[in-house]
Amino acid sequence: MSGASERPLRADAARNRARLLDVATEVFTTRGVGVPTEEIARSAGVGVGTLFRHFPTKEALLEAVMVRRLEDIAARTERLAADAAPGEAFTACFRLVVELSVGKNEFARALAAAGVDVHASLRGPTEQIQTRLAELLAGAQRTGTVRPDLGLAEFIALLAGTGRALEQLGPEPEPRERIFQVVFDGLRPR
Amino acid sequence: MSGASERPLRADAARNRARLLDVATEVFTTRGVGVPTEEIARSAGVGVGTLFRHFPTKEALLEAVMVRRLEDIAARTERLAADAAPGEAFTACFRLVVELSVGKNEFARALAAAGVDVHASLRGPTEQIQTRLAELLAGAQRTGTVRPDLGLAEFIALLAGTGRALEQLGPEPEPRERIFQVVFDGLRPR
Amino acid sequence: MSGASERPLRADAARNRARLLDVATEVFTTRGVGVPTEEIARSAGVGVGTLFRHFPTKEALLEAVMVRRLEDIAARTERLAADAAPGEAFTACFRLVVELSVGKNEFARALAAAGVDVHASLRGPTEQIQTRLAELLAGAQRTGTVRPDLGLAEFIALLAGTGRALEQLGPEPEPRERIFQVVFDGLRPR
Amino acid sequence: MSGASERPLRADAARNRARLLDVATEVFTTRGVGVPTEEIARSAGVGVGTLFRHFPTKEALLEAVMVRRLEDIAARTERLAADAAPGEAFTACFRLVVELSVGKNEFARALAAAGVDVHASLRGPTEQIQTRLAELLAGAQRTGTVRPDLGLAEFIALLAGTGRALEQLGPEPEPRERIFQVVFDGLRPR
DNA sequence: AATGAATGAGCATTCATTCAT
DNA sequence: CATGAATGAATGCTCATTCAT
Repeated sequence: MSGASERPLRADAARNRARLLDVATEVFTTRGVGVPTEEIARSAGVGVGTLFRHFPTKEALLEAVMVRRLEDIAARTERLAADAAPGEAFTACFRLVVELSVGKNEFARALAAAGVDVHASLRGPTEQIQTRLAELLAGAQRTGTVRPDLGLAEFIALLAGTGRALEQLGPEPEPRERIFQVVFDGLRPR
Repeated sequence: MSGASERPLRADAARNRARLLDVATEVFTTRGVGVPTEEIARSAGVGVGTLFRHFPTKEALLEAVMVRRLEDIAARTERLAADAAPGEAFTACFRLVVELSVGKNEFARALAAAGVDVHASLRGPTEQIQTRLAELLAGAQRTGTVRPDLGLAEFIALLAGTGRALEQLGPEPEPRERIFQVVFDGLRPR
Repeated sequence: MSGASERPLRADAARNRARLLDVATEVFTTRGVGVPTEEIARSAGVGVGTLFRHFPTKEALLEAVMVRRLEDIAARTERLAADAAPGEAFTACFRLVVELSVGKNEFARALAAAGVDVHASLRGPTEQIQTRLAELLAGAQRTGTVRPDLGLAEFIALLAGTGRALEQLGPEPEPRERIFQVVFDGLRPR
Repeated sequence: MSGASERPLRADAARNRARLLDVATEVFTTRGVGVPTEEIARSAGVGVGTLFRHFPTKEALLEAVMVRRLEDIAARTERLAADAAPGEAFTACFRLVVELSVGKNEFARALAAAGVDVHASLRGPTEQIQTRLAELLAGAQRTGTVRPDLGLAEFIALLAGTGRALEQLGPEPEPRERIFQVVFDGLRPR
């Protein structure tokens, strides 16, 4: 499920790694990827050396943050899809993915800028999510909840776009809800 | 209605300034704001000194790029709104603003990170656009083209979100068009 | 009486810091404050990064150099004043301060140009020295070694001036000594 | 429109040159030699190009400022020496040279840092002044106003030092006068 | 001749990464 | 293993000087 078989990792090392990931997630999301590694290390209560022992590169840290996020999304999506009727599942997952994606774009781009096969470790969770989303979409289209002409790519684009729209809004729930209403209405078969 | 009385600016200086803006727009949009000033200058065929003569700060360059974009959007929106019936005008402007906004977010954020009254020069065009959008929205709601419960803030958020969705997609027109269809359908009164 | 509780500072870090201060003192004194930081770092056998780790700003380095000088002067003055009779003490301290002040003006000015509360860290040692000098002056005036109409400000101005006179001269001792004779003679009560 | 002569142009150029020298003197004295050439030009009401037409180098401008100062000192010294009795002349010239030297050190050093035979154009006026000072010193020593063991070099060093002492002081006349008293008393034979 | 735009070497400073402690 | 000092390439910006207008 999660990782495969790395060294058992001593208890404190594991704790450090987790703390670093937490802090990095928070910091990258709220202040962007430009924050110095040293500051991330300090916020996590460790030295830079420790950070670089766990993540050989800043980019690797970025990647690890994304992987964890994607895995989280994948797991939750899975669970949700298992627990709900197809129509319900679609909107529930849509909301879930959107909410969890907010702030992701910022460093998805940073990762992409690094070039080649960075995606290596992202590919797994990404495909997992996409597969799940494809199933959801197909189910929703079969049951007539979603217009049949919508492809997977557009579905995903809409997820990203909806997330972006929410970022633009403040924290009050009504406007956010209205965005969802517009999108869900628009998704219904004519 | 744009600017009033800047320096006359020698012919070659004006050309350099324009080239710098063009190059910066292109480069910031495609590769992000991290691109070195020196490279922008070189791409524009001038020395760094020239860049800094025209824009005293990298941030000032960023700002100038945004201002030009916003002014362009404002002008085009104005023209479009004048030439079309309210219903038509709404969708036409929506499409226009979305297409012209693609890639803008990236450095809007960079600018925002700079702090205080950066917005000074952006405020004018921004308010102009918002006013126009507010009128468009009101008109479309009056003629029954758009659901009446949608506020200006949500409208703008949807513009941003739709732009983001398009960024996610490739250049083929059909998927892009489908995004617009979903949003426009969703915007219609129940 | 010097510092109280700075970080323990690792052995090599302390050595680097000291070397940087030594080199900077030498270089600022002989070649002025315009010398590039990079060169100072290289002369001290460290990278620029190390220099900036110890002194976050070139100006901070300047300040640290001055502080060390002033503290040195303060300490030596103190010792001298404790070990000598009032009359002796005055001339001895005068000579001492003058000799140690040579070359100081150059970057005192550079520091002053930086603005507001630069003096923060200089104020302590400066006031210490001034207090000591005030006592010396008072003592010498009480014992009739120095004309009673001389204020502290003029005393200090004379110290600076005598230092400047010595700078003008070569290293041969006789002319330098004659400068002292003129000043000391001039300082005696009519 | 010209026709007859190049005189008007020369007058113009001469005025520019004079203005530049005035502004440069003021600016170098009060704010140091680090002030950008462009600012000097602007303050003088001309473009940078004009500045560099008159003075091919910033250093050349510095030199010209110094030359003018030295020539002024030389001329005034000459006049003073001719108009006064030897004893009077000495102190009068001493005061004069000191007052006119204030602020000179700052860029004398900058010039010296440039290296080679920069002094070329300074040598003339410098020697002129030194000759005059030598005569003054000799006269004062002959008439018993000044201790006979003082050499020319020490005399000059004292001039520089006294200037430095005055720089340290504020503008109130009494403390400044006291400095002169100390020096003059010190200069008297035993 | 005057102007000021253009140039680019030079400088202070930052930050990802390495390595001695 | 953790630490944080050291490193140095890279970046934004300045300013003396040149050159087209």
